[in-house]
Amino acid sequence: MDMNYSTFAASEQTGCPELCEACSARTISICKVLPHPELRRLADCGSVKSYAPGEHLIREGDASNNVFNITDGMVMLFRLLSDGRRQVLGFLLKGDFIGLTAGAEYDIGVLAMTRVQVCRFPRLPFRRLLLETPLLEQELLARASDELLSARTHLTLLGRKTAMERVCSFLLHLADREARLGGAPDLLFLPMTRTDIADYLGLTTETVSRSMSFLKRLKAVQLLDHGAVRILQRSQLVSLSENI
Amino acid sequence: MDMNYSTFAASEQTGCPELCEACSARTISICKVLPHPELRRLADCGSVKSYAPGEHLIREGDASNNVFNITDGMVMLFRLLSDGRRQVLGFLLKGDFIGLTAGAEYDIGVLAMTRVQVCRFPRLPFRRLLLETPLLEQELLARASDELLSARTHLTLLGRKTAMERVCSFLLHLADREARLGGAPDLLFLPMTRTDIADYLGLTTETVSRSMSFLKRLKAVQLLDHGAVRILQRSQLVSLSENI
DNA sequence: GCCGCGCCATGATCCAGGTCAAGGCGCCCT
DNA sequence: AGGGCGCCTTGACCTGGATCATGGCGCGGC
Repeated sequence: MDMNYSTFAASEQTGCPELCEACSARTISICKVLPHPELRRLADCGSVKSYAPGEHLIREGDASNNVFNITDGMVMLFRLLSDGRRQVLGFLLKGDFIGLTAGAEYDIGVLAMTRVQVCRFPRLPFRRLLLETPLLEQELLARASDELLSARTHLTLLGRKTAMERVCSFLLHLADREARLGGAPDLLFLPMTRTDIADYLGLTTETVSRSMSFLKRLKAVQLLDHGAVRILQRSQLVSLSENI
Repeated sequence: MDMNYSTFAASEQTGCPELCEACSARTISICKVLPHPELRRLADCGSVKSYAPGEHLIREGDASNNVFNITDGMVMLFRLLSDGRRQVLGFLLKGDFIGLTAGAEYDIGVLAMTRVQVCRFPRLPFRRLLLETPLLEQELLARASDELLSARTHLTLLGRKTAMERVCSFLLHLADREARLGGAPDLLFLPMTRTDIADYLGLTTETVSRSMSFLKRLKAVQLLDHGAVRILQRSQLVSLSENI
């Protein structure tokens, strides 16, 4: 499907060959909405960069000089309160953008969970391209909408669900995303720690751990090595998640 | 400042005369970014509608046929879980858009808190105009970014703050918005009930009530008739809010 | 004017989930 | 191979906020 572009990408070392592939991994693909010349211009203004697990892509308060597109790995978005309490806002994967919606400074921190590769665009050329490419702008508006939708679902989880419901919703959310990306929807790799999950769900490590153990006792999930989880009975998770 | 447009508005009964005024109430104004011909086209495809307090503008699941711009009053956005638990997502005022980011169906409910007047745009012409007006699209992307930012702040509040911190953050948030809209920043009218506030803050009515009483005892606020609140010691609220 | 209803406040009690503490397991480093 | 460290799990106990119960106040209807 992306043959023309692949050819171009192969000959373009300073650009971002992974961009197109990464984007096509998403349901709404940039490749599908952008004609090749625009896509080429987009790739031309980007450069590849990679990060080790635990490395910060962005610290809250940094000048927002770049827009990132993840081409491989998983990152975590988070906010800190001044006393160190942390709220994890989400986990992003291949194809997702970071920093689209920032003002002059990034308002969140971004941390690599795995080895991460990104395509990095300087903000100014990116914005210029945006103004000249309504289709790209429309696509990014659609992605901002997706993010808003997911933030609202997350809000409902934090404001109104019990610990058990939160954990089940979390597992189902990961499974759904895995399925959308074309992976096995019942086998989840969790590169984040229990503490990261707790900070995402507004709970403590102990509560997350107890909830997982409970699901294990129910034989609804199986806990594998390296934090991986196999979902054995999706229906049971659904009924425990008060899904919306 | 908007004299030219006002003249036009007065002669245009089927359009949306309040649009420009409403938008200019926001920090980033549509009037400032849109040349008059585009603004006129926007107004031309809209129609005025008004709602009584307690009336639904949108029910979750409705076909998303319209985009709304609030020209007067306050609305509440919310989500319901299947057992009736409710999460209030926000309170919107004059100048705010509703339904920009919806898919085929609205994913949230919208309820009028006061008498509300809106300018309603059928989605299709609105989208068509959008594609032809990059400046408008850019403005809407900026607004989606604002919404995302505020959703993230709300997430942090729900996931990691105590009841007292939530209530203080809420009051300060309203005060800041009031100040930005040009009102008195220490006098808040709260058209929503304690239950609405509780559902916004992830608490119960009783806890909200107790927290307010505590602030009253501290002489940090004064509770007036009709749910109005006067902020007496902003600094005290700030120190109790663990503000981010 | 009085009644009823919705909203708010506040006291008494309860409990989900937080806190504190201890131990296990895997992995890296020397 | 052994020791230390980070992460996870589990148990015991505690507490912030939920739940339950009661009463007051304001307002609209008759």
